[in-house]
Amino acid sequence: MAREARQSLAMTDAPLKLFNSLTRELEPFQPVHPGEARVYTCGPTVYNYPHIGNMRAYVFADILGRTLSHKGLKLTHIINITDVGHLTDDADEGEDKMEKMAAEKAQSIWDIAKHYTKAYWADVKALNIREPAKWSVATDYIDEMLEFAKSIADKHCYECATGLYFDTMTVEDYGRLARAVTEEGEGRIDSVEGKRNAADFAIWRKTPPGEKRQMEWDSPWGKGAPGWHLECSVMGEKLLGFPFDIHTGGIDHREIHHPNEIAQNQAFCGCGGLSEATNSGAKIWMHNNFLVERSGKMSKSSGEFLRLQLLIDKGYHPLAYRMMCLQAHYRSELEFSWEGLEAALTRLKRMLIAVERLPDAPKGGTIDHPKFAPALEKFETAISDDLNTPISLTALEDALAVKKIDAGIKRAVIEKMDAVLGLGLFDLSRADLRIRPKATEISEAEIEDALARRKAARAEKDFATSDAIRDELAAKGVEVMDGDPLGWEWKLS
RNA sequence: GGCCCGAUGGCGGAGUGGUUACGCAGAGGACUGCAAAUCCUUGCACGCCGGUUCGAUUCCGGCUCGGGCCUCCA
Repeated sequence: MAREARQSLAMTDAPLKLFNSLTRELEPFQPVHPGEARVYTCGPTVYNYPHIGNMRAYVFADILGRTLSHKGLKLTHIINITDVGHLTDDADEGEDKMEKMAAEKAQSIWDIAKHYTKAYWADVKALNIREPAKWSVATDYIDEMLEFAKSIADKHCYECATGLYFDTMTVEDYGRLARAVTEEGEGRIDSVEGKRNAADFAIWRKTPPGEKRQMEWDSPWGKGAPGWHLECSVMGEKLLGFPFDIHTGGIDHREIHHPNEIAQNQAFCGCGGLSEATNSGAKIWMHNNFLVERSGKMSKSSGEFLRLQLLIDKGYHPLAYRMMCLQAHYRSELEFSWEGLEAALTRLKRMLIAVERLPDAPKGGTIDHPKFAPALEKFETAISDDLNTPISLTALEDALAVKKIDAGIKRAVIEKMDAVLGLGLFDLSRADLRIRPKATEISEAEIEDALARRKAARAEKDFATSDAIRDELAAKGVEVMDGDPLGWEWKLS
């Protein structure tokens, strides 16, 4: 008992502090429901493949979720899938992204959604991102969206030719999350005809007369589709209840999507008598910064963009990208480069080697050993300090470097840390990292054959021949490694 | 034009009012027939100008440069 108490104390005594975009301050995490954490993450609009920058948001949300679990909280995590309503233009003009892509590909919008949702899930899995409690799909919540809209329509909305609009002047302190929404600031957005304020946004978009959309529903305001911001308010409220603990998303959402969501939530809470009108739905709003790429914007409109599959095709294990993300703080911009990815891959490989060197040890051992106390404390302090993964990684490496220690204890410590970082150090072997680049010409059999011939030559001390074979292999991108401690004889470079 | 953010060694990236993480690359060593891989050790930095301070990379102001958003993005 005493020992258990001490151990659990050691792992949980650092109070979790998180940066709240709403206050722009670090705040201690205090669950709305004791012992629980309810988190909503803005998920993808499934009109195209996710690029690796998109995926940084989910790696971040995953680290947050894992940390909350690590702190002993019962986590309910929701990630939505947007399959309707997201326009190509946040100023309420332009087309629905889904409709547009469906038209371009000459496919049904539902097929488009299905295809890109699956692609997204594949990336999620490849990056060791834990499944949320639920993937909530926007079109499954149309009825609820209509109910929500009806409840706030009288007091906060007005109808014009193109749809039902939310009047941002009807809620207190609109745009406080963005801290930048002013009338002047909106000056370059061409106002939709009939909008009262530039910042007003669509709750319901009417299908233009004489047109038929692939996705449209009846509503008190005519046939049409919900506005993009509505879905997150509705699914957050339905699945987690207002207020829930944390709402996450990319930093771009801090400017428009989330302020609008907050405005809707305020209206809903005010109209429903749930709470004061300033209720923003979630207590803490968290935003991850962008992955940036030197040669251009990480932009989908630029045509070519970096997908996880491209990294894999080039021979990089997807978890190298996760490592790359973890090496930077989620609130910092992160610079992408192939060199950087290579560095992350090497780091991951060396960690795996250290783990593979651990003799088989039973799971579930104690972590209570003075040799690991500094690393554990460093880890706990770092991850509790607004999810400082760069330092947490060094704590993990500190633990891996502890010498002359029982393997079971070490294993338990590493498992504890990896449960948060999610690198899958015990599920992954170094051989898994050896991914064949798509462009590789040489076959496995050819490599094995060359290696066998070289081995024979070396046995006869015919080094001229063995070196020649090595050079041949090197010319084909195969690097030979003789004394590799774990018996890895070659790698593709 | 409006709003916001950043500037740390070759690259990436933490952090701090006084001894400046870490990873990758580099260097040296061990190992190796030689390399590679692995392991050990290790050199290298806080944009510029002022101010506050005993002391600033860290706080404040200005400047320069870079970036983001206001147009699709996580």
